[in-house]
Amino acid sequence: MFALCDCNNFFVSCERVFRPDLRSRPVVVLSGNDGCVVSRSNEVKRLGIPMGVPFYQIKAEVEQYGIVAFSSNFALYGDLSSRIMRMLSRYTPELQQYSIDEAFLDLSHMPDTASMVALCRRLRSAIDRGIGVPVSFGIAPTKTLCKVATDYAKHFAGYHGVCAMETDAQRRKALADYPVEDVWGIGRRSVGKLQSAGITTALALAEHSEAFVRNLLHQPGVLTWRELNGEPCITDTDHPEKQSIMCSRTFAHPVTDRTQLEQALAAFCDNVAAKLRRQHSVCRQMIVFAHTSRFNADAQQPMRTIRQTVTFATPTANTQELTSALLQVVRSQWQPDTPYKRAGVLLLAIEPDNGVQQSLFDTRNRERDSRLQQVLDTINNRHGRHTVGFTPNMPDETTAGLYEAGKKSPAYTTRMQDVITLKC
DNA sequence: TCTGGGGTCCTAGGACCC
DNA sequence: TCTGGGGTCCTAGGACCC
Repeated sequence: MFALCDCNNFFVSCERVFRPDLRSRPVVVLSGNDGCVVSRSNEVKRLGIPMGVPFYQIKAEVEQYGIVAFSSNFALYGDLSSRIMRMLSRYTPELQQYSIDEAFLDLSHMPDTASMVALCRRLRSAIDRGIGVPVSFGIAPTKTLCKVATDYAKHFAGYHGVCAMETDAQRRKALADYPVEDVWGIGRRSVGKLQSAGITTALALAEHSEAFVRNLLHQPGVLTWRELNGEPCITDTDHPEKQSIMCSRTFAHPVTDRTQLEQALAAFCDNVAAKLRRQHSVCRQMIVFAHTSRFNADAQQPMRTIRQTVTFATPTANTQELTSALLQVVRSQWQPDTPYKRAGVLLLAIEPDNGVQQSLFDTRNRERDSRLQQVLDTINNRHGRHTVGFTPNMPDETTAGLYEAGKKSPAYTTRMQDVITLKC
C-alpha cells in the first residue's frame, strides 16, 4: 500500500501562512510576468475560474469579488515544500517526492489499513501545526488509485483529509463516480478518444480489455489501466538526478537588443550550470533557443526562432565553456529588428561527473577550469548568485523592465530582511 | 496591451549497419 | 512489372504531469 500526501492549493496556502487575514478570501497565484493563474483558493475554484487562464481575462471577476493576486514566489514555496518533505520523512522510511507539493509514502511495512490512516492523520496535524499548510492523504494499493483517493479526501469533509481505498468494492465504487478525464495519466488527447468510445468514468476504462486500451492509448494508457485495476506499475516517481535541466523565461516586453538577449541567456546558463554541478553531473549537449511570441503567429507572420543544439566532445559543467558556446549560437543566428519574447537554455545528455571520458583532441585545461569554477561557486554561494561570473550585467528577476512580478510577497523564510517582526 | 516554467516517457521515422 | 530482412542508434515531436 502507498499513501499520497498532496498539499491543498499549495502556492495559495503558502501565501496564507504569513497572511492569515486571507484565509477565507479568494486568492490566486500567478505565473511569470503575472501572466496566468497557476494556483487558486477554494473560493476562486467555486467561482468557476479555470486553472491556467490568462490573468487579464479575469479582470472583471478580480474586481467584482475582491480576488487577491500574488506573483509567484518560489523562494517561499520551495522552502515550505522542503520543510514538509523533511517532516514526512521523519515519520516514514520510504518517501518519494513527486513534485513540489506531493510525495508518495511506501506503507508496505505497516500491519493494517487502520494504522495507516492513523499515521496519516498524525502527519496531517503535525504539518498543519508545524508549517501551516493544509494537506490531504489518499491510501491505496497503486499510485494512480492514491490520486483518486486523495481527491475524495479533499472534496468530502467526512474523510477529515485522509481517504483509504482498501477493498475491491471500495475501489469500484470510487472509480464509478470518478470522471475519466480526472484520472492521472489521462490528458486532453486521450479524453477525446475515450469519449468517442463512450467511456466517461474511470471504472468504464478499467473494465475494458487490455487489448482495447493498448490499441486506443498505447503503452502509457495500459500502465494507467493496470494501476486502476489494482496492479502497481508506476514505480520510479522520484528522480533525484535530473536528466535534463532547463531555465527559460518569457520577457515582459520583447527584447530587440542583441546584448540584452545575450545577457539574459548568460544568466540562464549560469543557473543551469550551477544546478548541474550541484548534482555532480556534466552534460554533453546544450540547446539554446529564443523566439518571437507564439501567439498571433500565422502564415504571414510566422514565429522567428533561434535554436541550436550544441554537442560537446568532452562532457562539461563549466559555466565559461557553456556560455561561450551559447554566445556563438546567438551571434550566428541573431536577426536584427526581431522582437524576441522568450528565451532559454536546456542541458541534455547528462551523466555523472566522475569518470568523464576525455576527448583525444581536447584543447581545454580541464583541471584549471575546474579549480577556477570551484572558487567562483564558493564566492557566489557566500555572497549571492551572479556575484562573480563570466558575463557582465547579468539580469535577474528584479531587473527593471525585463520581467514583471509586482505582486510578489516577501521571502519570509529565506531572506533576513524579509523575516516578519512581531510587536508584543 | 496582456497568454508560465520545468520536467518525464514513448513513438515514429531517418540514417546507418550487415 | 519486378528492388530483402533484421537490427541499432539518434532525433523530433507528442502526450502527459505539476
